[in-house]
Amino acid sequence: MGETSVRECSVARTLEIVGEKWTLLVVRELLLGNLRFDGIVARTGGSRDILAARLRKLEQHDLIERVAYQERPVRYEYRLTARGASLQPVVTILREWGDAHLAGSDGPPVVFRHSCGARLHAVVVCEACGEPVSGDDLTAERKDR
Amino acid sequence: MGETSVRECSVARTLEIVGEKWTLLVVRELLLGNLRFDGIVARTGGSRDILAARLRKLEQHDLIERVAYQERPVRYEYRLTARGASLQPVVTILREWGDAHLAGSDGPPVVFRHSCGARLHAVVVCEACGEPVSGDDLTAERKDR
DNA sequence: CGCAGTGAGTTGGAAATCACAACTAAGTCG
DNA sequence: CGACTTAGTTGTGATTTCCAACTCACTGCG
Repeated sequence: MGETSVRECSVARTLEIVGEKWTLLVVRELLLGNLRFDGIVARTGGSRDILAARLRKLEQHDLIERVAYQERPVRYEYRLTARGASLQPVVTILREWGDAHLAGSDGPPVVFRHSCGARLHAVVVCEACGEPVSGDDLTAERKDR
Repeated sequence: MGETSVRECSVARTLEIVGEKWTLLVVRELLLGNLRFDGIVARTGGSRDILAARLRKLEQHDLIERVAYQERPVRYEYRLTARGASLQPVVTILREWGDAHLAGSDGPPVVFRHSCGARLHAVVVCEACGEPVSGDDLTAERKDR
């Protein structure tokens, strides 16, 4: 009766870290190799203070590292850790959804490619049989406490 | 020289619609079959006013429909459209990332399953050869304007 | 030296969002 | 009638975000 039935699921937990405004755009830039602060500011369009805060948070959660790329004057760039780079599928799937459902004026300006030259594609498959999952053949299961 | 080099990519466009706080948690609930306002409030923990605003925005973008499930008094529930249901991979991949990198106290409370009984798994593959893409064998390409 | 330039932030104040609780509305049930 | 249900809306603060300007630590030029 006095139960809080708020779902503390992995989706919510993930969004607590990368769900703030600008965060995934920062990750997108880092994946693209745009590693410096001013570059990130220019490419994302976010304001400097917020982007600085996002970078700090990503660093705290060990998704990026701050690495000096020169001394005198010391200048830092941000590199994705393995953990951070594992957000690639998240960015890919968002890009893909946008490509499919929100036609831009002249196609996507950023394209990730496999080494064979073709574009990336995110799919949801069954863990066991490996089959692609279509909208209907899935069930949702809830472990209520 | 007066160039704005802000990337107007699909990632940014997608996040403009589903990137606000609570939006993807609402989608998660709808995917789980929790279609009524009070249920969504209870399960997500968001405040009523914001959730009402998110539902309106999702409806405007044709990701959900407001359907009367009874007359006298008229009561509505929200159903994902095909377009909206296509966000399933986004939610799946966020859940999966959280499962892998943010261990919850006692495992994920929400599980999607394929009809064969196994869990879902999101992968990024090459569009052409179908091979899973590992972190390194990809290149980023930018169409600057 | 003096001064413009660069890169990486920080600061201050206004504007927009969010959170929370209380309230409304339309009807049902006892 | 009064209590209850569902689906919101409203009012009032608290938080975030936005934006421009400013700092700091140096470099490179004349």
